Amino acid sequence: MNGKKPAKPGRRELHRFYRLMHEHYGPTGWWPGDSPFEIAVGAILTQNTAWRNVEQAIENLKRLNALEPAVLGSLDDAALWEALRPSGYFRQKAERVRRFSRWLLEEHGGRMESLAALPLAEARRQLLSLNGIGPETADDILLYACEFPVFVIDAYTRRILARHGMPEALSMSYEDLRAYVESWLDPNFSLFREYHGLIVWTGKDFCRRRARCEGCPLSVLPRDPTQGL
DNA sequence: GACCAGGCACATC
DNA sequence: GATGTGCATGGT
Repeated sequence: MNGKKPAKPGRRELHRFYRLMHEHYGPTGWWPGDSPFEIAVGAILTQNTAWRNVEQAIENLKRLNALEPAVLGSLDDAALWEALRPSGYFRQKAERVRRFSRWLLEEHGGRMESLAALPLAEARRQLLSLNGIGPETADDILLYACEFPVFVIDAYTRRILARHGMPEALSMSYEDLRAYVESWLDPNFSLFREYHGLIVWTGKDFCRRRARCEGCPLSVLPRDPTQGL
């Protein structure tokens, strides 16, 4: 790390972040999941929760053959709570995944492809109208399950941008920050998917509260140590 | 035992 | 619009 103050990231810097992370990690293959529906359920379960804990809940659902809308939507509280317990907030999340499953059945015949066939703005509007699906969860679903070119903003994205020339990334609204990043990148869903995957991996390794920055693929860049985490 | 993790809805000011 | 709070488990 040299002493230069980082410039506010634009097109050049955002592409450099991507290149550095990709050189370090290679393709991440994120998001894991055997089906678009599984990805959508995982997006809800990972809200404010470590992915490790989500994996156990997903495994429990697989054992119940509940990773399809009709089954998941009709599980009773006791069964669903037990399955989701490892991922935390299990009462809330049970209600959220059940509501999502029933909605998908009623409005889209249980088919994620039907959601993906809508115009992006309409698909996003529908997801955001559901209780328990906010902007980040909606964009996870749109990008990873429906393959729309939306750039997902999460806590790691904010921390990384804050440390590299954009301290306001911590306080900007979700929509403003998403629009900012997207304005500098080609709307390519493969790029967005891999970019966010790389952010998640970098974030897990280097952007958690206790994490050290040594070895971070972005540590060759000028960095503001007072910003982010 | 405290602190933290890839949010979201709701109440209140 | 900004800020605070509840939701809950498992790892460090």
